[in-house]
Amino acid sequence: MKALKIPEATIVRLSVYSRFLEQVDKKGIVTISSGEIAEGVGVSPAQVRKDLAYFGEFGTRGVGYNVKDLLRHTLKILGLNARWPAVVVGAGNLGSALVSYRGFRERGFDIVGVFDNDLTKIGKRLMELEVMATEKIEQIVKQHNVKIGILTVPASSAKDAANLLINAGVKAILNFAPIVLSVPADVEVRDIDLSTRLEILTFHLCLKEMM
Amino acid sequence: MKALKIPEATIVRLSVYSRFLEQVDKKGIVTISSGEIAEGVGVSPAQVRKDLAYFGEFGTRGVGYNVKDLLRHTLKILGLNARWPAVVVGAGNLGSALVSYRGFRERGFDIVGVFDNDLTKIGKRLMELEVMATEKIEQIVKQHNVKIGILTVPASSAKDAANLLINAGVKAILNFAPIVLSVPADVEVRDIDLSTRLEILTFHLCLKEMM
DNA sequence: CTCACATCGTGATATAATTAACATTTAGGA
DNA sequence: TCCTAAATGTTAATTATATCACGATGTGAG
Repeated sequence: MKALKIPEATIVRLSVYSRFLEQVDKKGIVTISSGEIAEGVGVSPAQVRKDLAYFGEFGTRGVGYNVKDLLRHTLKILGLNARWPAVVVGAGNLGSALVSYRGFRERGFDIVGVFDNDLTKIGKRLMELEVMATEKIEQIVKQHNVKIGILTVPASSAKDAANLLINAGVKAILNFAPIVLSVPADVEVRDIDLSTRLEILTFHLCLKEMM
Repeated sequence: MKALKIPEATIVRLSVYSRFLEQVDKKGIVTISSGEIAEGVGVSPAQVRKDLAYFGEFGTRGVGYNVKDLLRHTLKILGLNARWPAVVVGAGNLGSALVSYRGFRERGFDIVGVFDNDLTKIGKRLMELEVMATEKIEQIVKQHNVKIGILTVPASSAKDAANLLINAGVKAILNFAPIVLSVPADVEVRDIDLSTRLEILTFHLCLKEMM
């Protein structure tokens, strides 16, 4: 396993491959080629092989990949051989939706705490959880050894919320607030900016209109 | 305005710039340099100038950019000089959250319809809207000339839902379902895969653990 | 056993994106 | 008016990513 720098796009595709392999495995298929994976997820066969090559040799020349093996390897690479506890800060519409989002649980993520500092929200039940005051973040994060925080607060309180998470020991933040968080070097942040995603689409719609 | 191929990353950054400029404008600041924008959004000054250069010359050498002017230009480039009607298919937790998401409205997007084929959800009120059967998609899309669809249905029904949207005339889809949609060439799709986003984080958490 | 075929892993090549460097232009003061 | 400082727009260099092409290896038929 080479310790080279791995493109983020490779990680994203690896996640897609692994989910595709889960489907394939469920169908009882034992072996699969890079071409079939490529077909299934909409990339080139060479891309599939290149992505996998960053992490080792998982296939057999002339044959292909063993589905179960490759699935296990991809999950391992992504760190999904264990479950990950996570907390959500911001119990608005989006935060509440994420607490109940089944997709997270299916991929190994367990939401173990939801926080807000809006008094009208504290105490509200979401699934088996109860919304807590943000002062409780530290306690819960330490108790469950949480490394992942999901930020669904308004932009104006995102910086504060992020600091609470980081001080409590969180090392990775999924940020839905449309602002740039500045965090220590040992904390990973990825943004999901919903409006920006739509704006990519409007940009392309306009481009086409002009032609 | 050069008709060159523009990197998607440039569009994403343009969206970020424009939101940053809104803040700056609100503070009453009249002029800004590429360096200050860069500082504010966490990229390099050269990157800011390069991104803008794809679309024209908006600054004055030795001076910088007029904030209001540049804001107007960036919004125009993204197609945000007009409002965009959009529909949401899938009235589960995520879909419901997006209907009420204020960030969309603030950036010019109006949700004009929410659909589901779950009878227990049809008729439910979300904001000023009422969840409708998916058979109504075509009617609403045509009535409001909707070009943008947001897909928040489970993976298993995503393909069907996408087809309903496309047949009704939608040309751009924001897909939250964790599957690869295959669509006609004149339809733009962008995926937001929430689990994948978390998996990027777990990958990096594991990487660090190893070192 | 050998051959034809399928398919991987990878080094070489091509393409794309970012960063750096700089010539050019403007503002403002002596 | 001329000089300095600031900051753009743009070309060139660098770095990163994706594609291609092919040698290597395993399978199965004859």
